[in-house]
Amino acid sequence: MCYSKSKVRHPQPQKQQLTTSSTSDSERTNENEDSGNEAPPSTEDQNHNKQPKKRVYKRHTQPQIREMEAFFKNNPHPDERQRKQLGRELGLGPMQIKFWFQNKRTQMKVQMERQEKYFLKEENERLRAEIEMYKEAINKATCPKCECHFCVDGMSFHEYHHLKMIEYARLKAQAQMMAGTVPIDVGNHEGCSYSNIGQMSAPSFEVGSGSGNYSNSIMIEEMRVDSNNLMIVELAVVAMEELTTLALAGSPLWIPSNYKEILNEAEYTRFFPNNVIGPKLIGLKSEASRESVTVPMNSINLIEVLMDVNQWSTMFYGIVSNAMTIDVLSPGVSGNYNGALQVMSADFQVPSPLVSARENHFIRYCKQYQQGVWAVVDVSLDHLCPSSSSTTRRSRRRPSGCLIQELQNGCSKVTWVEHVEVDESTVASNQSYKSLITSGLAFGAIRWVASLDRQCERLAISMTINIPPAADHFAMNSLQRRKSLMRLTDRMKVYFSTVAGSSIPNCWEVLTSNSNDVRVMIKRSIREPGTNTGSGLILSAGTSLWLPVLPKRLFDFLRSQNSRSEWDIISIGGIIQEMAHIPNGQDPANCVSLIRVKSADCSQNNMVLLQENSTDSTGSYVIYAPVDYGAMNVVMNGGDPDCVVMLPSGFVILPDGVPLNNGGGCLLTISFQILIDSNPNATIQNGSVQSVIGLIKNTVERIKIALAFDRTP
Amino acid sequence: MCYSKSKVRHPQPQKQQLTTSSTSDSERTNENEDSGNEAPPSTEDQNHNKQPKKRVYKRHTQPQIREMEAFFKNNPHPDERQRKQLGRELGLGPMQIKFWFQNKRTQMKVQMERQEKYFLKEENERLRAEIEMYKEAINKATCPKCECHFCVDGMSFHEYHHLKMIEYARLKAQAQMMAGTVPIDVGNHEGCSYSNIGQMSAPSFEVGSGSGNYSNSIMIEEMRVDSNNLMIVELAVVAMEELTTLALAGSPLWIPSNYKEILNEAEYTRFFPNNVIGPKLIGLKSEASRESVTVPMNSINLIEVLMDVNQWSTMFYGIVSNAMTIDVLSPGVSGNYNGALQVMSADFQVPSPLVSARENHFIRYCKQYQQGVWAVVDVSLDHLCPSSSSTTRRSRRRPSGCLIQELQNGCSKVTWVEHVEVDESTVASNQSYKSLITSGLAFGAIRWVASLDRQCERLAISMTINIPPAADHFAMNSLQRRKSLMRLTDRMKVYFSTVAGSSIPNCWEVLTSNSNDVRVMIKRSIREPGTNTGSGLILSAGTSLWLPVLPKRLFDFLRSQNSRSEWDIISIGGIIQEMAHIPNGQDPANCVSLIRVKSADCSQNNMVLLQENSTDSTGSYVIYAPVDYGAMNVVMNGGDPDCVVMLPSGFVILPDGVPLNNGGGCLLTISFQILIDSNPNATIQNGSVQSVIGLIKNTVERIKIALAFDRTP
DNA sequence: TTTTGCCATGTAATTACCTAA
DNA sequence: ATTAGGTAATTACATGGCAAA
Repeated sequence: MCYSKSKVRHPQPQKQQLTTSSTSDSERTNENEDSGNEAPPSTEDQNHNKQPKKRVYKRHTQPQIREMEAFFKNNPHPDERQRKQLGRELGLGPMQIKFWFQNKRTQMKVQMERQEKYFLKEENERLRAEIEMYKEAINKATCPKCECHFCVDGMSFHEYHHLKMIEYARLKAQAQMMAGTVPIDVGNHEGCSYSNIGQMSAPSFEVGSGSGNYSNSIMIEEMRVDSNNLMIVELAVVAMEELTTLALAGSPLWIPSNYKEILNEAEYTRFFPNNVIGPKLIGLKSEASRESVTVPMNSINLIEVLMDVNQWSTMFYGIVSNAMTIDVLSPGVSGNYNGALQVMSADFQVPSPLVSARENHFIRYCKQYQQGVWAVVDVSLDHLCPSSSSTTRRSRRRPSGCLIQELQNGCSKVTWVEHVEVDESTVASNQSYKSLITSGLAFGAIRWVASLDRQCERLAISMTINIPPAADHFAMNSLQRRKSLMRLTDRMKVYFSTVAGSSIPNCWEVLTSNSNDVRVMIKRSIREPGTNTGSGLILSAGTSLWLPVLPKRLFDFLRSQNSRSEWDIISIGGIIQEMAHIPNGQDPANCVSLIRVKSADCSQNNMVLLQENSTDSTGSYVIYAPVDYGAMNVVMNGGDPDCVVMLPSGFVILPDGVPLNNGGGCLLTISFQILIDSNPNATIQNGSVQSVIGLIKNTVERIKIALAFDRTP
Repeated sequence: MCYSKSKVRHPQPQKQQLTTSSTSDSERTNENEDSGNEAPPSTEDQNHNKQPKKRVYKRHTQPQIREMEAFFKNNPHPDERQRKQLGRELGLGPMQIKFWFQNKRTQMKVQMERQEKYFLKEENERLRAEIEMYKEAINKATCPKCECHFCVDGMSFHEYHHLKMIEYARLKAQAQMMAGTVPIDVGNHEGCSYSNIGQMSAPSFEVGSGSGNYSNSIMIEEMRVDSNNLMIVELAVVAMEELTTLALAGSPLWIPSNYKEILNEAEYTRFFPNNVIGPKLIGLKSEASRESVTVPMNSINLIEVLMDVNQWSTMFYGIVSNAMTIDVLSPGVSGNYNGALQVMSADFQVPSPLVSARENHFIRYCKQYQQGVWAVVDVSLDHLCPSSSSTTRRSRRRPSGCLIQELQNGCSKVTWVEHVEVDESTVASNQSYKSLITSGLAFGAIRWVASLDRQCERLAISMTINIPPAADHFAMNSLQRRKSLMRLTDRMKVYFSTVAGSSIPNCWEVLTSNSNDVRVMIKRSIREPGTNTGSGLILSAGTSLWLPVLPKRLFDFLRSQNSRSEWDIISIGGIIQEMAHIPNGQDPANCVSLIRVKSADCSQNNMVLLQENSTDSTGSYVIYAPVDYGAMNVVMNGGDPDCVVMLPSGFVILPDGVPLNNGGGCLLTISFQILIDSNPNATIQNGSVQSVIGLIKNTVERIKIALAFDRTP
């Protein structure tokens, strides 16, 4: 009677259950009416919480199921009485009947859904065929007398078609809004419920002195006053239509050229007659480019990266800075980002103080078209904010963004479209960068795509590869450690890039703007929760210059430990030792390192350098920061990476963009950050500024010498 | 530790489980790491098999789920090692981990399906909008110079469209066939695997002497020899297209007229240029009609009725006889009848010996278009069987059938299309019936629809209504009893109708065809399993005549017990007592009765009459059969209804179809069946025949007298 | 070829949450 | 508030197919 119940003693009792089931098998055949052989083991001890065992459940017999099925056909919702009746007839408990009917109902529902899906698929196919037929008919259609092509409402059919499709998209979006699918946060001006997302969304270490988000509030205010959300939704929808059209369209819109495609402006104007943000403004120049790439990341993650400012800023640290989400008009439906609509602002830049960044105030709209097919579009909101007049109107973002199509293997094909209007004068601002910008390598789709590809590769590889532990290295084989380190370097890169670019980040003050081509800024940083530059008076100096060497050569020179002492004053005479090395790309140059520099100056001995080298086809970065050795150890053992104090410095190497530069040449940006005084309110000594400028110039000289020397043979 | 575990003692322990849950609730919050308080009840006694005890369902904690979810994102299929690892980390058994992942996968799948469905829906809508746009464009399209409408490939756009759509349907069906979705039973001529469905599908009591299905074999043989199944499939598909078009089309095809719609033959020919079964044959007249009705039956059941010959014959007992399924070319996909394709034959008739039945050999094809939307089409196969020449070619069934759309409330809207070609001579065969036939009330869609409506009503009501038991009646409040009785009367009606019609059923021999307008047939019936006319020499006599009374008056006269003795010779002088009365329609005239006739002739005293009266707008039936009282009791108590021996007789009353018949008139058919000799091989006495003819004539006279008397005032 | 483990699918039972009388 | 009943989501099996060993 009390057969083996002591089975679940071990953690892996897989097989014994079969024994149980076969025992119960014999029971199933006979009357299952109160067969009293269920006496459970009184030998119960404390079985581990796993496998609670008890009461092998029997499946209902075929006749029982038949009867219930028959009943179900007439009435899927039997009441108490009917259930009891059925239970008596079938020898089942009323609860069991209830369960059965409940489960049956859900099962039916799933089946119905499956069926419905099947029919929708069939119908879809039929509709597509019908559309094909219509298209063919329209192509074949001729007037019986003359051979002229017909027209609709005075337009060519092409135009008519496009017009109608956009109209449909508009209506659809509005209908969805009315139906509440897109829960727009309708701005009432009582001022009681401003969403304060901007506070938390900007890179947290930028907040600084605490008054930094003043301008945001103003923008929010303006937004709510002079624009109504319905218009914004419509703008988003139409922009989305334009984006997808641009992303998928072929020869009439895009003209294939050498190495790249060129947008046919005439066709564009014809295609989008009632232009979403109005015609091109005077004095602005249009830049449009398109590029595709396949990256090792699934669409869900990609979308999350694009829609979450922090992730977005991190992923595109070389292009984006000071990004923030100002308002979320719609968080999207059913938990994902489909239908999400947010107001954002960001500076788009080349990491150099010499090239003006492009400030944009735009909406970002995300739409899922199918399983694994998404699109994210940005479009400027400037024309709706006339108050932020001339200063911010130096550039406008026409519908830009990307179309994402997930592939079978979890990778995604991303088609990127960049379409912006910029002030001609800013383009020509600096002679050295002119060809880079006109080549599209600075702001074009290709740079976005290259960055995306690089960052995805980095994520994929660092999450996957197992690094064998080496004796002289930190043990980096733990995924957890690598994650912490990645988070640290991510922060470092974003921070570096923001400081190295031309847009002045919050709470920085420019000291020497262009004297001797070196820009110097200061920041009086107070240690606060969420701040991680430590507290003190920080000085940042940076410059850009053209060098007559191939970018790769310069990159290799700057990144490698062996040549470090040729430019790093601190390293001179010291011993450079790599303590950890985490490759994160196909190209072995891409890696994160922890470097110990044992210099004569023993004050640096408890510091290590955290460095990341990264290169893609549109630019290379060598970014490093001295970090406290102890803090580093804490992070490595699971501590919060955000607590580490970092002052990153480094180099950005960009191609010069000159098509036929036979000697090869590149653009180098240097940016150093130095803690001048641990008292944030200390007076700035002119000497410190001069010495920092000197440091920069010195470093440049050393690089020039090293490379010139190198090139002599 | 061992808190109340004696809960599940009673058969209905619903509430106690809540107690359990709240208890375990406290556990859930704390460490679920081997918390050993699970001691299961040792007090188990013989609890009834219900409530198989508790299975200690602990829900996993939020952190556990989070962790697993994170793992799942990277790898939905953890291997043994990974599961154990996870289990250790989360404090779960390896099995639990395994289950969780398993369940998660299926959950993901259904979510994906749901999503996909959503997208398909969206896209569908978009595609429809696009099609609308195209349609509008085509309507608006004009030549810029002349105003003429354009044409495509020399056709009007309408024609082009229809042509292409049929082409698509064809291709689609063929593709499906190639893909094996429609598993065509490809006929190889080795003769080893003929499907013998015909054997079992015809009304079983018609099989009789055993040689009845000879002709079927011939037909099958022919089918297989000179037609290939691919052609049949194509035929079915094109017929389906035609049916749905005819069912849904509006004014150009169907011309509204008084009381009915008329098919525009010219438009029809234009619409279906490459006609499925060729142009109209010489000497044949085309009849086309369309009618809609909403019936209280869901689409699944309706389809089953239409696709199962037995149910079909039963439902349309007044119209269909000798129906059989000859071959099933495709049983349909995924368990339902979607895509089912079968070869059938049937006689379509008016229940009168004076109107020739229309024999047809056709295919029936069933297609589901959507959830709850089905279509069933018949189309003649005669043109593919030239050998069954003149005799069977007196009528052809052009694409006919019905479109079914289920409504919210479980009812279905049925649109019926009847489109047949018949020999002109047969139409004009009998003067009395001419107007009935030309009116469409005999073979038109309206009769099908009326029959369908009536039968559905009958099924719905008899399954629903609770009849209060009465003292002088059989207790008919048991659903089971009513079901048995229904089955019995169904058989009775089918049998009656077959004998009363003009087509000679199997193993009947016609004795006097037209002498004195009374047709007499005999059958030598041998008692066999599956036979239920008993064994003996059976004589059937019937006639039809016009009477100058309203159909309703005649029907009321014939059906009611009070006037029975005015025409039923056996009842004269007897006491008529209704023992059971089951109404089965809104009209109280529709009912099944059990009647006891206590006549002077005591030999009948152990017999009761089973009678069903039924009326709809196209005809009324009074059908009855004497049945053995004992056998009836057996049936009532759950015995097999098919064992009851029955020889049904009765009346059919049809409107005369004369539009302006101010006096009113109707067509009466009488058919009696009488057991002449219990020896099947007895010699037929001329006297018996004469006396049966006399009985008929006598009955007619009595009816005439009664009604004439009735009408005198 | 048999065994074995995994997996997709189907089922039984349970918990959480919601709604209306 | 209670309470019964329903849906949705979950947990824990059971079963049968498939494929590697």
